[in-house]
Amino acid sequence: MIKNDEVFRTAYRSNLCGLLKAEDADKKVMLCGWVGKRRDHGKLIFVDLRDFSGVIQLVFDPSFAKDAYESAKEIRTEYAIQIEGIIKPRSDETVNNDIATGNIEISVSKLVIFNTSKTPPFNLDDRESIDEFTRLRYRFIDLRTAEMQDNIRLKNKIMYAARNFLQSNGFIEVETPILGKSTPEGARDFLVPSRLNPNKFYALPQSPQLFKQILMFSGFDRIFQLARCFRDEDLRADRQPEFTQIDLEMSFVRQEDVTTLIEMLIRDIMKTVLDKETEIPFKKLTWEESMSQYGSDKPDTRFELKIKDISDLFKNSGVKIFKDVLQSGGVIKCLLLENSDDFSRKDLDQFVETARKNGAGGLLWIKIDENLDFQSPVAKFLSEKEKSELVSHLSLKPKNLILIVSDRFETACLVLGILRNQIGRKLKLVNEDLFDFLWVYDFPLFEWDQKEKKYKSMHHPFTKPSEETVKYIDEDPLKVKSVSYDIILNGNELGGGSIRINNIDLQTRILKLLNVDLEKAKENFGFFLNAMEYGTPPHGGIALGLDRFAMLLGGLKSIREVIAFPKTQSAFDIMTETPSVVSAEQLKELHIKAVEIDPEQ
RNA sequence: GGAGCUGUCGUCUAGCGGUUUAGGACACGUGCCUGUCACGCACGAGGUCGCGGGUUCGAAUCCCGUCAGCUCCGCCA
Repeated sequence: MIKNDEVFRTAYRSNLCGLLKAEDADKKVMLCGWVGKRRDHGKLIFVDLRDFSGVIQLVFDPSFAKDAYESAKEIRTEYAIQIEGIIKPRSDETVNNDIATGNIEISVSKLVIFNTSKTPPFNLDDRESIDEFTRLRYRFIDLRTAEMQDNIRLKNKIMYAARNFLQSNGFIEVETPILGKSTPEGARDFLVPSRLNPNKFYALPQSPQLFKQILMFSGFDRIFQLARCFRDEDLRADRQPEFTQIDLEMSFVRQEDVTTLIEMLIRDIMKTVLDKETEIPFKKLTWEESMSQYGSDKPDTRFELKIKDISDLFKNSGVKIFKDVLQSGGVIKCLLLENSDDFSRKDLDQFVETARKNGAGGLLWIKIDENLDFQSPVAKFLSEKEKSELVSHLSLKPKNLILIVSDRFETACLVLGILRNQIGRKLKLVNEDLFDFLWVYDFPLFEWDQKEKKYKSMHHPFTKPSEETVKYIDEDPLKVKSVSYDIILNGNELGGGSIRINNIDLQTRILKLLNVDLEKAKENFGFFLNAMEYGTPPHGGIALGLDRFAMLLGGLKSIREVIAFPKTQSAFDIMTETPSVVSAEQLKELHIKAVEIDPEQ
């Protein structure tokens, strides 16, 4: 991290605590920081002084400086202090190899207490064991811990590397409105009432999407933002209502131009932040490959264990469920596991349960014994031919275990994908030290929304259909593929982007298909459709989730660990107690009337 | 909207129907201590057992509700 403390020299201090070296012995220094532990030996007091750079041991000795020693009796944990003193090498038997500055200490000649501190609500050295609620309530203390300092600084390094890389690749940073217009489709908006425009509302941006595109229309060629985005949806460990994207847009580009640039950006970030080499180009999977082989559109490819299709082996099967599924256009898919001893009967029951919970009718398992005989609830229904074909097709060996799901393509893949991840974790197939980047591309342009009975954009409504499949747009929209791409890191969706539509006719057709009322569309984002009629270049872009990226690079479990002031699962900030009620005057000025909450609701 | 887990001094926790006046450790306070670095020693203070209701002779403990935190499903173009 910080190698040179020169820039940190101020009227109050000459050096940083963590950077002091034995070579500087006998030098006089002024240091500032917080009191860690104080160890009072009666006639000798040791104090750990901490700033963001590290810790140094202070020694207060009455025979060296009486006044400083007397005041040192007063100081307590987390007092903010300043000291003057001499750097001393420690004698061999008192060296502490556990800290970076353990071979030296400061003989203190003068102590100034900037500010006392209440007893801190928890021990800063023991952050891991403290309840997150307490840490969030006292976030200002939590942020003092080495862990949070590291996390926030790690994220800063990514931001710095990204800005640096993008600037030197011709991108400029352009701000776009935070007070924007409610967007078509997508997540719920956070609304902001307008005092000057009664009964009208701004929306906080879910992303700067339309502005990014318009800046392309306007000829800026390449722009980026570290964009704050706001979505009023339920939270998860990797989802906050406000988050940051490394968001960029480029003109006159095709898919490969964007993905290649992102590969270089990521390689650069990995090198700057973690000093790790990253091989490019990244692996690529089409959406269909990803779904059928890994049962997910964000597969964890750190371990193999692919899903296999065995539909063909059961074309003429006497097993009723297989026959029925195949007849109705479904598939039979399986996971082949090396050693059935890894799984108890209870595990198998659990697998069946998981399959049912996720929409499959069930799950069949087959254990292969020493003689390549089948042990399974379905064994007696399988013909000898089917058994031998299974053995040869899957190259079955004794002790193998097969988990079979026969269902609709999506359901079978989804269920086996979930099991694949569970089993990967259980058998520790995942190499946790790996950073495994992967592109998933060739997504369907639309998906069918079962609840609302209409087509929905899989990415967003401005995504360009692929040239090869755009012809299906009227006869079979679900066959249309989009020019879009997701970047996956260790089974997490790190980001996604697309080449955008730059033709008003096509854009209008897509909106029609999405059942967007054209009048309403014009009301909502007519400015955008209008702009599209004035010479729009081919363009595209991508957004990477900065918080997620930082979380993954830091090996952390939640993005709250890389956000200085995050919100809880109910979108509440415990420290500031936000959101909160506002005064009647404020509401009146905004022409808003609060409605009593019905306790029955 | 739904499912699961959790809630006991400041913090981490023990206790899970009656030896409880709720125990311990750390932190905190007072005193002692010249080489500690998880300093040590002695003494001390500190608890609406998340909240409300119920069962019971008796509830931190069992039941119901509720609130909060976390994880997940739905949701997140």
